[in-house]
Amino acid sequence: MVTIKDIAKLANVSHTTVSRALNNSPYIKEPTKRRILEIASQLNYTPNYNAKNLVMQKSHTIGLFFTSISNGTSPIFLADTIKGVNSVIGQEFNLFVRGIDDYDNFSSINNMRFDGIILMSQSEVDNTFIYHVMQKKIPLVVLNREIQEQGLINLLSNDEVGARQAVEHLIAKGHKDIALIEGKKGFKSAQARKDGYMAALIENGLLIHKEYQVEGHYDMQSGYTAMNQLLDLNRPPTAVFCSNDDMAIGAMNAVFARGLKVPDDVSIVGFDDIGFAQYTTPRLTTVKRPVEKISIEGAKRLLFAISKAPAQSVKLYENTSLIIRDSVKDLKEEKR
Amino acid sequence: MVTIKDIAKLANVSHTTVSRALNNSPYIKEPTKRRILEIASQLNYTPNYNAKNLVMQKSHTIGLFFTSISNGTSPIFLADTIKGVNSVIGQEFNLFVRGIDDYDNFSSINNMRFDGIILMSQSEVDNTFIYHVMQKKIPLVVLNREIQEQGLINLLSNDEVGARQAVEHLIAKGHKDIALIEGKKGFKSAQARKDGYMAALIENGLLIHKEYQVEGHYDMQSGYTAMNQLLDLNRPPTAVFCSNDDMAIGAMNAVFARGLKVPDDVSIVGFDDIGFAQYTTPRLTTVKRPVEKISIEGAKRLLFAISKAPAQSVKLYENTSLIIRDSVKDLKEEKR
DNA sequence: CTGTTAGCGCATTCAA
DNA sequence: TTGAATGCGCTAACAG
Repeated sequence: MVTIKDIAKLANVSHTTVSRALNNSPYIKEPTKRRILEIASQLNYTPNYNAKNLVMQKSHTIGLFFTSISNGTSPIFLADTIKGVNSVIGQEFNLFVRGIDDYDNFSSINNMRFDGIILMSQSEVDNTFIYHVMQKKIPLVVLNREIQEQGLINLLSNDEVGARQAVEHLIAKGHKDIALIEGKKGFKSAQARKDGYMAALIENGLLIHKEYQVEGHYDMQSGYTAMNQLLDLNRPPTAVFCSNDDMAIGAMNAVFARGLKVPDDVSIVGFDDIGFAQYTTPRLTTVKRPVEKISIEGAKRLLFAISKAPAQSVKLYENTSLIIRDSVKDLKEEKR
Repeated sequence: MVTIKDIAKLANVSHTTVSRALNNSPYIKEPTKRRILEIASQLNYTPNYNAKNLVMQKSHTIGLFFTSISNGTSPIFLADTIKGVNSVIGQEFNLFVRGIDDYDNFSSINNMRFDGIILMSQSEVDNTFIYHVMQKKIPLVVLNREIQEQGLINLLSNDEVGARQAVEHLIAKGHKDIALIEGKKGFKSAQARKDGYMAALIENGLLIHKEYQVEGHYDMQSGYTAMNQLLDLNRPPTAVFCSNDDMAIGAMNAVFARGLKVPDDVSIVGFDDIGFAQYTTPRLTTVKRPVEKISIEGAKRLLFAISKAPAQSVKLYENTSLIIRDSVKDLKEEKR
């Protein structure tokens, strides 16, 4: 490994001067600087970040954390987030990706190791992690889940509104018996989407049936099971709002398995707009969530907080958008 | 930040002794060690890894690289790989994730920063990266693409055999006019699957039609386009082998869009066995690739290479498996 | 503008 | 078994 001392020797200067040249300090003459830089590049010098970080009390790394990498996080969600963050941070930063549940204690999460942390939060169990990070004074961006705490940047997708719009869309199409397949218990997103569903029903004066709200776990299998449960009812719903697309697809297949049709017999709406939603048969009407957008925005703000401003409280909602495709039937049209 | 010196003061010993206690050296009396450890935990001490790494010439980070994070890598592929690696490496390691195309030069990729590197390689353009890493003597595991070089660990999925089996399955069902929708140009996997397709045709004495081999890019849209191209032929194929599931699903929809049916009018086989393959209508027959398995095995071997043995040459193939579902028609059955 | 000196937090000689 | 001294590679304060 070539160090600044090696360069210093060849350039006949002190290693301090080399350091200055490398960090383009103003206190150096242009010619000497050029000479040093030339030697450095010829020697193929790369700084030792461990040494640099040690003295500068920095780490040059951004930590991207999920509630869990392997549990309940859909591949698309994971990928979109990483893509978003990755596209923003430059070469000079390390990007570390891990699940909170990979740690049994957070002692290794400190400001020596992380210049900043982005948390894609999916559950309240993340709170102890959040407190830990804040207490360590590490700049923090929390994505996807609302945090009341001050002193952090909080970027959210407006799931409740999105869910409400989806259900209102069903109502507008003449549906009255609208069921809900819920998301994974304990996930804030599950609650938000349920809230939106309820709000739409209530505001439109529709009855709320307990048996129309069935449990799900955000995976296809649970959507399949839940839909079967709904179809077994004496009075099955005419439309089902699924808390994510994976479950919507599972639900669709449960319908097909009984020889029924979507949307003729049951209308279905999903949530997320995963890539496949437009390739199901029929194409799935769903709510698009701005995951990548949020990740990008979050990364940008974190970088800014690290380099320029001290941590400030920010809360920002990015809107979802209803993507209307073919999985919802217009009951009004039928009556004509 | 509390350092070993702080502990030393409180324990009335030298910082050297503290260091020994923390790293359970044999040269320390059990009682003193216990006392020091007690104080350390009360002070909530965590080692400064920058300092530790600096003196030990280590980094405690594993680099997981993709050819590209944002380009041509499917979400499931990305997620499965990360999940696999993540599940193996312990808390004491950082998991660094980036795309090779995020770098315009590799000067920052050195053994100070990475204890070891796992590359999920998807294209020959990765070769310069591989050479760089090997030249820097960083323990390296290359996944997914065959590398001739000595001195690295190379874990592969046997795509060619998998593709051959898939096509042989079609042939066994009586198909003779079998088309291929190819993968992204330049990706080794695309070539391997094509080779398997060709091998199956040749070994079974079937004719090879140039117009039965159409280009694709591993995404659904290109599968859709390619299938349309095939259906426009004077003599359309009775079966199509798609180089991945995304394209297979796109292809299916192209068939549907013409009012035709799968598998009645066209049989389709995919590759990858992504989660949705079992929820398409009809359920997709496909080849399951051991992505997560390879990632897990790769991570284990890398960890071993880092801690125990010096880098040795290993090449290992994990088998794919044909998952038979409902998207292939048995032409022989029809004849009866 | 440049060099000398010191020190970041830690592991590792060498003596005791 | 313990401690004093040294250095990993780098930046920063200070003096010139």
